Amino acid sequence: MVTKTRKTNRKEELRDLILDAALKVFVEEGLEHLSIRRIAEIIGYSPTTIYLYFNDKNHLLFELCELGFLRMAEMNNNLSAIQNPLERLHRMGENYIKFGLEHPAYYDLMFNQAGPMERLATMDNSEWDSGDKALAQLKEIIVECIEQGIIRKGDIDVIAMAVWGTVHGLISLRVCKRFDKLVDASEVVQTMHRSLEWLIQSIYISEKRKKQS
Amino acid sequence: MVTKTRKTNRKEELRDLILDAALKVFVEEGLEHLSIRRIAEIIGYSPTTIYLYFNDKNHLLFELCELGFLRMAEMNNNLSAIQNPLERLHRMGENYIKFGLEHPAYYDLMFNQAGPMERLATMDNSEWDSGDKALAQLKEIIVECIEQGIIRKGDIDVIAMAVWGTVHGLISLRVCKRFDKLVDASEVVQTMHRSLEWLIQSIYISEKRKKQS
DNA sequence: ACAGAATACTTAACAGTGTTAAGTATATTT
DNA sequence: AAATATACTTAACACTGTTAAGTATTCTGT
Repeated sequence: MVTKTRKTNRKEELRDLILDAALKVFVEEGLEHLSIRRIAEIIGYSPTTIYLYFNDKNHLLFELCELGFLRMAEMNNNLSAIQNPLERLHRMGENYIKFGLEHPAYYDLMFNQAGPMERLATMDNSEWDSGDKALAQLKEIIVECIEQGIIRKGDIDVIAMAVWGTVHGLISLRVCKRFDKLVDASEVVQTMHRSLEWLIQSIYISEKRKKQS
Repeated sequence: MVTKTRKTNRKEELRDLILDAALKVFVEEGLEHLSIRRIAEIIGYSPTTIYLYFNDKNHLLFELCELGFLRMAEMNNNLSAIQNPLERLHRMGENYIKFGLEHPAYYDLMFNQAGPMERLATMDNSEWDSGDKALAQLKEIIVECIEQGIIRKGDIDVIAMAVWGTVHGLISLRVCKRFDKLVDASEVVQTMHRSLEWLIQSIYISEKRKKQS
């Protein structure tokens, strides 16, 4: 039993070593340089060894994705301290933007690249835990906003998708470099933040407005 | 002179043939199957011939992008008939969504893939005409909305980025299959439309509300 | 009409990719 | 000591984008 556990640990160790190396490559050199052979070179093993720990490259990419979602969730630890749910929604969006700007390679992998989702499609179990969790947290905040009459009543799924869409759209366009030739480079980040602010203000029902209606 | 023109036309003809073949492949078989060799096979020329008409694959992808923007612009022909600028904005968003759903491969190339923008980065001339045009049209409509007091006053760039972000975000998440395991497949498209509708209603200042303030 | 040059295209190769079947030591079990 | 399981490697397949060099064919100027 002891030996078995020890062995299992060793296996896990090499698995983590692979993920660490993969992380290092795609963060420092970009996703286009993340190859099985490059990882093998770094960890000092043969390329085929990696296939003893991951079914294929998509499997590896998916696991990297999961690590990304963990890091992203960590950023949202500062949310619970915020009383006002709309402010909390705002901060959550800010966190999202911050994550995208600080970890563009992670973001690309988590929301744009096809690989990780192709892996997910082959697993028939068949949920996407990380995504589900993040979306659930978003919906929770929106429900609170509606219950407190801070935003208009409406279908939670619809509002959640709209809010997620907005924030994701901003970061995605940035990460995929679609703003580069359209918006002044020195202003693009600030404009992103102000766009989110504009959305939050647009959905806000002020006390004054509430009394009037 | 005549012969020269004729020759030029021939050159253009093969260039178009390449683009047609490329289009066919990436629409029917997906972007991952769009290789120089596959195109060459279809048009019956050697792979290297393609490099006589395009600098590299990114150049080709960029030209495909441009075709996509042309098709997208065509969809917006129905906008001029709409009087109310907010309704026009709504319809523009709907057109955007429709395009994304009908031509996911095009959309992916135009807004997600790195290749086309890498090509653009090498050209130092240094504008992105298609993107500029589309964004300008969006801003125009928003200006009209503000002038007519239909939406809150605000920085045009900020509002344009927010609106573009929302619509793009929705389609991007769909095209990149991030909704697949989170939202019921039978409802995802309808929810996208309702999310856009929700945004439009959220930014709308009704006559009643205007009189009250 | 003929030499030279330009045009349009091809062949062969390089360096890289993900992936798999088969083989090899080493360590464990019987 | 023989059999077996573990952990890893070698070699290869079928792809990818890309380039240097070569080959017909056609056009041009004398």
